[in-house]
Amino acid sequence: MPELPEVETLRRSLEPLLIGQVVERVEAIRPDVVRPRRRGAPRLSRPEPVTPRRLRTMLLEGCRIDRLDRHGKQLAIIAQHGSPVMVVHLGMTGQLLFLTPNQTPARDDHIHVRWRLGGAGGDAWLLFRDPRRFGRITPVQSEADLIAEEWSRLGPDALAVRAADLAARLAATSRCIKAALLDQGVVAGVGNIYADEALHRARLHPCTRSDRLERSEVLALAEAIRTTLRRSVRAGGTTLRDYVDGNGRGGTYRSDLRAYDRAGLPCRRCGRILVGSTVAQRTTTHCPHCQPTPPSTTHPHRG
DNA sequence: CCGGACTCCTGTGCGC
DNA sequence: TGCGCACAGGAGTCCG
Repeated sequence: MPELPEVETLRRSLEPLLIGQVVERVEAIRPDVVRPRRRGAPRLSRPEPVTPRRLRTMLLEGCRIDRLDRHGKQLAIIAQHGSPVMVVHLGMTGQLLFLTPNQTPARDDHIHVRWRLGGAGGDAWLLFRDPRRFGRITPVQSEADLIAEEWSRLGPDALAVRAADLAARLAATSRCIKAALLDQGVVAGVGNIYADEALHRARLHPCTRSDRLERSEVLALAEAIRTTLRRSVRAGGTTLRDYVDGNGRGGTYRSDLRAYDRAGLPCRRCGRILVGSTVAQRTTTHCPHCQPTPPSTTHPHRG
């Protein structure tokens, strides 16, 4: 759920609270949400066993937090030089929640990892909560590994994607444009909400073949992606049901949505009724007037 | 290699 | 009110 604007809002809300904090103790209540990436391992082999002590080290026990970085939907918690780096993927329902010493969480179910943070005035906590457990925490050895092994697999960050980069990547695939936008290797940070929003803003039908876009269309799309995401970040992201920032607060961009979740409602640009369908196995909404079907689409869409 | 389908989970909202 | 089903913001894996 959380897409780039929600993860960026989370990063901004947590960073001032976490910088300088020392992780005194880590409690991995459900260690299976921690998934080190295994390179070159046989696909069906079991994960390597990790001792509890080693696990806590990978989860920054004993480290002092330096800063929080983001690329696309991934959030990296970076401690002082020489420490491991923790990459958090929120999946559909993941949350990172910060609690001051006298705070209790709004809900205490589905909490999978707890970090006890040292500080004056008692202990603060950071919680990883995720009902559906599609979220993951991927520990990497260093900041260099974060860049080389995790973020190098991702496309450019969507908040600053350049038309030339987008054009090159879209030209390399015959998939429909919506499927391409959802592929984090093409551009990092766009999910189902902002794919529909950006395509509506750029007046592109979601089933347009990626490699058949005109130069001007890619230019409009890159612009639409940046503008949509920038505005959503300014609104603190989109809260549909679960998303909250590090302080438990939701975002307000939902009321600004033009396409997503508005099938059957009038287009805010032309007044025609928005059409719902399924594209790339995801619920999709577009305007039949502003986003007309192009001459060649990849596949007919259902709905 | 590529693209599409399936799968992993729990919670919610709807129709009957 | 209760039950069962469809569906949900993601993405890894498998198969044709």
